[in-house]
Amino acid sequence: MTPSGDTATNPPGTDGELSQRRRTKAPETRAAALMEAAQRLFIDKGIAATSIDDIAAGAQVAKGTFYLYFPSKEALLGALQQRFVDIFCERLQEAMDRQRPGNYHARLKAWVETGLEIYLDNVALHDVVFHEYRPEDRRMRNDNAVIAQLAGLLKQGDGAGFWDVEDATLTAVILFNALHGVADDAVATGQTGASERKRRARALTRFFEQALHPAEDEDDSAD
Amino acid sequence: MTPSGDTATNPPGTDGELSQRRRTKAPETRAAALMEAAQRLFIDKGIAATSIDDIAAGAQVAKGTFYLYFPSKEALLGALQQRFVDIFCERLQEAMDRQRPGNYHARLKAWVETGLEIYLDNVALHDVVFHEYRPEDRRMRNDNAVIAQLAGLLKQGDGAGFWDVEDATLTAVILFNALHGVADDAVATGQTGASERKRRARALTRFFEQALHPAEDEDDSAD
Amino acid sequence: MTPSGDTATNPPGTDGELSQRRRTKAPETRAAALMEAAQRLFIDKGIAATSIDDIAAGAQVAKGTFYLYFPSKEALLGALQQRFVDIFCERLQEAMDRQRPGNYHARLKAWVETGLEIYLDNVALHDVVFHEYRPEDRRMRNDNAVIAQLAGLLKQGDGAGFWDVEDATLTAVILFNALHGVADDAVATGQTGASERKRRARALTRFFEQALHPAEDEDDSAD
Amino acid sequence: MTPSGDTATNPPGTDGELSQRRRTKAPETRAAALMEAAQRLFIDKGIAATSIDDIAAGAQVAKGTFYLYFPSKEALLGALQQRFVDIFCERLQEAMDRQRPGNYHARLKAWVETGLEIYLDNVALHDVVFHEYRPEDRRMRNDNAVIAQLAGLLKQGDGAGFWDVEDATLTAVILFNALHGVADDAVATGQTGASERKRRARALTRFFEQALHPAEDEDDSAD
DNA sequence: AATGAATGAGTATTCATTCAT
DNA sequence: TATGAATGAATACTCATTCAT
Repeated sequence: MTPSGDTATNPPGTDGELSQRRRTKAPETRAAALMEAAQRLFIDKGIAATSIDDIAAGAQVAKGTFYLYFPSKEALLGALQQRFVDIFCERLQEAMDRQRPGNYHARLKAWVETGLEIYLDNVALHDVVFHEYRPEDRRMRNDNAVIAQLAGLLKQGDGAGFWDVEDATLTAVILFNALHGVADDAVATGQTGASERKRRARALTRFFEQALHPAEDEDDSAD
Repeated sequence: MTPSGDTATNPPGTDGELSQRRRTKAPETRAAALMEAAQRLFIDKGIAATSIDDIAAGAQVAKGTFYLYFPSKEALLGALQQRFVDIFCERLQEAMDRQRPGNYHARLKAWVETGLEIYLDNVALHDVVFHEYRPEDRRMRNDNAVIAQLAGLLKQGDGAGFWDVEDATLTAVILFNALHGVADDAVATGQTGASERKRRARALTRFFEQALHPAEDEDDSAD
Repeated sequence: MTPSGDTATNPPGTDGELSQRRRTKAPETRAAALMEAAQRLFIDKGIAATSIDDIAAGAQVAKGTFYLYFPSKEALLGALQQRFVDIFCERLQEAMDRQRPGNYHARLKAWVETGLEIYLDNVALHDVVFHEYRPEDRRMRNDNAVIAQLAGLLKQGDGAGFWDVEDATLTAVILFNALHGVADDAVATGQTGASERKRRARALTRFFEQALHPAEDEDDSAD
Repeated sequence: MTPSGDTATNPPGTDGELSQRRRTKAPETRAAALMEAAQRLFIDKGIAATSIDDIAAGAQVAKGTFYLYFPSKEALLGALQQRFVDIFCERLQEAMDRQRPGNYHARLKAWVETGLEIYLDNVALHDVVFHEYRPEDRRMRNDNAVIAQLAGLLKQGDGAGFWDVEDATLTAVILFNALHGVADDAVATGQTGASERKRRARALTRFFEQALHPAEDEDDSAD
């Protein structure tokens, strides 16, 4: 998650020793270090309680340097959001692609399981990045990529006659929020163990499948 | 959504004349006035931008008086949340009770339609009260009443053999979040008109019904 | 210069001992204490180098209290300016009034001498209050009272046929600025001793008198 | 007021082609470019609001380059001041030299008229360069040249028996400040039109002349 | 019960200046 | 000479909360 590689900028070997104090580094390195430090601190202490000072110190740069890479605390939070969503999408896509293209059942199951997994593995990060501080963005603006991705799957399944989906986007919204809510509930009730995750994933998948192809028989054997 | 009945608190005739100028009032009156003022200001200017001074001024009391009724700004927000949920539940219940007890289809439909309706009619209030400022509470702690209410309906329908519901609470969580998400999406995309609401309510109801009793035929005629 | 007298607010005798910590004081007392502290610090360290913290500490109040009495640092500076001008005018008036009403020569001489005196006795304060920080006000806006006062004298002398003054205000502007410049020059060259002041006062008076009634003989003997 | 002659600094042909793209330039060229940029920005945005970055960008050099030519922002301001005074003196001298050497009346009149003219034509620049930011310099340190120049004229007139001037420098101080004040007042009251300038110049000249040779008749006909 | 003067903790941001390259 | 990434000091202002009256 952390890009490194200021190797191109400085002669190899030099950096490790000399760059400690006042040395130009590759912009990506700095920005990434700042983001890492911020993310860690945000999770640990909360956004409001984390000062720019803290972040700069965490990334071992001067305070002013922060503003060389991010115009504001809010902007950095935005970058963190973007990164979260990107990774979320990526991993969902990978999980789905591990299944046969035509196997919509398996793909949806993979989506549910992986989504739940990632979410529960990163609740702290997710909460920090999405629910604190910027209520306006809450309306899924940044989750659109995930919605769009899921809508794509639903459309394909509908086109293939596997599901009966009238409004793919609206259905994706429903599925996404259901998943989100079930995960939240797991966290709220403390039921985040492996077996509980499985139970919730199964319940979601079953619920979705039934809603999506009422005419067909559904079976959930052979996990 | 607006608390009524301040007058009922005090003996008639007393309040109108004497309380005008610096006089002890019934606690409920003061508390309600403060809540009203706060709610209005929170919606108008946002929570963070609303000071205790503003609230006190809005309720026409001195700043110190605020702390006689609420231990903190946060506590007042909590009271506002509670009130929101209570009213939400109440209205959902009324809507469901307007249908025949055994008519689970109609009751669920009423739940969906009314829920969507209330939510969309009160987004500003909802957002202020739930999504700003206190992310920790987000995990539905205050929505439990709504979830429980819906779970009750689902259990009844399941008991009556009308639906097939394995885990009523989890299912309620799914439904509630789906509704929430669809409403949010409506706001986000600006599709909050009457026909749009209907379309979304129908989609939700259909989706839910199918998921709940896959074996049965479902029909959605006669809206 | 410092109004005291919170006696009306608190029972006499009580204040001296108890009011040390957290006690409501008469607003004038607080404001005056703040102004005194600020004036002293401004002169000592300069305006920019004086923080609100410093001022509050100097007046032995909390930082927030400062803002109870002045909306900003700049506003306090304005109050200081006003006070300076008021006192300046007052003392000039007193000095002039010490001479016979009809004795215009003596009155102008008194104006020059006193003006030079006050100015040189308060250069530090004058500089702080007028020349640092707020260039916009430089254009004499606040000195208008002094100008007006002098113009009054000139008009009277003109009316009495003692002087020949075409444009009293413009002439007052000339006289005021000449005085100002001569005082500045005294400071700049370090010639601020009593005899030097006298010499400069005499030069100014002579210059002014000659310019004001060219036809008359002038004599400046017997100071 | 605008420095000319950048081209004269470098051998012809060299500059035009090579200096376009990152090339060492004659120091005067760079310094002048920086001063020009600074002056423009100072007038437009104010000194405090103008950063070294802005100045460097305005002169199309890197930030660090600024410090190759000026040790600090303040030093550059000093250079600007010096230039202002130099030009001021130059133009006053030219104006006086346009009159016959022995015509002291005309020479003083020229000094007043031109001084008022230049001042009013460059208030913005004058204000920026003299009244903002560096109160210490206010005491005429930089105006000494103007004072000295005027004192020279006064001495000559006195020597020629045309005027009666006791202390030429002090008198020059008086005249200079009177002029300054009248100009400021013109700006403050918005009376900067041509006819107003004339009126003020006339009032000043008359006032001065009378003060300088009380015995003589003065006439101000034929402007 | 009601008041409101007093408190004081808490921080994002700018920008002149440096210096390794 | 020229660059521009890095530095870090420095500070006004808000507002939730208290408590003497």
